This record gives sequence, C-alpha cells and structure tokens, in this order.
Amino acid sequence: MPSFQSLSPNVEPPRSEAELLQRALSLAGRSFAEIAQQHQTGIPQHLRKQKGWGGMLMELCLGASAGSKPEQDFPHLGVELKTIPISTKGRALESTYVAITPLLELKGIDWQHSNVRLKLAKVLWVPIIAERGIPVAERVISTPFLWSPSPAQEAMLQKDWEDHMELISLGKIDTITAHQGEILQIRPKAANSKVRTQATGPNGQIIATLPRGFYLRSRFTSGLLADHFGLN
DNA sequence: AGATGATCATTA
DNA sequence: TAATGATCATCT
Repeated sequence: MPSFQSLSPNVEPPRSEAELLQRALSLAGRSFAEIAQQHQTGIPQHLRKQKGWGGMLMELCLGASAGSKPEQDFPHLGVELKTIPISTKGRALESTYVAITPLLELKGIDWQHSNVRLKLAKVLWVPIIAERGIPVAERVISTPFLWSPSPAQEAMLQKDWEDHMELISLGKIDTITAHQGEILQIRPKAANSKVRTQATGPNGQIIATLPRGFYLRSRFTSGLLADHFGLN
C-alpha cells in the first residue's frame, strides 16, 4: 500500500491565496497517473479501501498541512480544500462531507461559531472527473476554483444548520435522517454502523448513538460548479 | 439514476 | 474514540 508520508517530496505551504490557486490551476487537465508518478506514489486499482486517496494526493500537491487536525487545510489562508468527484458533464457525483456533527455540549455554539461555517468560509474546490467506470489512474483533474458562500447561500446553510441543531438539542438525534435539510444534511460518519458516541436523549439523559457528519447535497455542489463554469 | 445509510484507511 | 480524507453498496 503506498504511503504518502514516506514517498512524497516535501511541498511547501503556499504563501498566499494567489499562490495556492495558481498551484491548483496547474493541475487542471492532468490525470491521477501523471500526478502520482510525479510524487513517486502508487495508484490504487479502485478506491473501495482507500476512499480518501484522491483528497490526500491533492493535499500533497498543494502543500496542505497533513494529519487529522480539526481545522482548515490552510489555516494561515483561511482556506479549506475539497476534492469533488464530477461526471463528464460537470455534475457532482457525491455529496461533500463538511464536518462532524456535535451532539453534546451544545450550549456555547451558534451558527457563527459552528464548525460548518468555519470550514465553508472559503473552499478551494478541486473537481475530478471520476465516473465509476473510469480507472483511478485515468481520472483527470478539472479546473479548481475558490468559493465563499454568497449571502443567500449562507442563509440557507444557517437555516438548515439551526434546524438540525435544534432537534439535536431536544434529544432527537435519532429521528434525523438524510432526507432533512435543503442543502445541508446529516448522515452517519463512522467506521461502521455499530460505532457509538454520546448524545442527549429524548429525556435529557445521555444516550449512545451513531456518530454523524454534516454533508452538502450534490444538488447544491452541482450548482456551485454550474455557477463557476457558467453552465446556467 | 440519484440519494441514503454504511463503510474504509490513517493519525492522534 | 474522534477527527481527517471521502466513496461504496444498495435501495427506491
């Protein structure tokens, strides 16, 4: 199994947003095969057991801080990096994971201080043409772009976030399904369905429940792609 | 076909 | 266990 940490050359963190974007744009049109070769790392046949492979490779290319720290990928720039699998027609093929859903100690947090708002404040989207029939090596990077929520988009995000968090505060986490939320949904985020974490139950007691995460619906991210590439 | 619920690797 | 990086597998 290829190890990024041992095999990749050191890439310095970008010093500015412009440098980051320029670096990202230089990847447009290139395949995973080319990029992996440049970084002297192998390519998995499929992503079934390496779901985050593409994202990790982009982190390497762009000089993101590695590791599992709960902060933005480029803290000094206030930018979060997200790869997004797209069809040849430019449609998002998957939802986008944003952040863990907090289930306990909710008193201090509001939208302004939420992990969702922080992560989405400024995102470098890196679209990858990644239909399932395309071998991983042949998948090609499309044109990356920077995005920040418009006032209307942020209002939608806030509304969904507040609706979800109210239910969680009321001890109703186990009633929430992926059907809820216009653009921001809550889905499981765990190694498997037997994992448990703590939450508040219907009677205010502590219960054990499946860890959840916030995800952007693909309908929404497809819209961002259309906005940027002028496909409206 | 599109979306939901489940799942996989790695690090701290 | 919890956070990072996400896509898979299955159902409607």
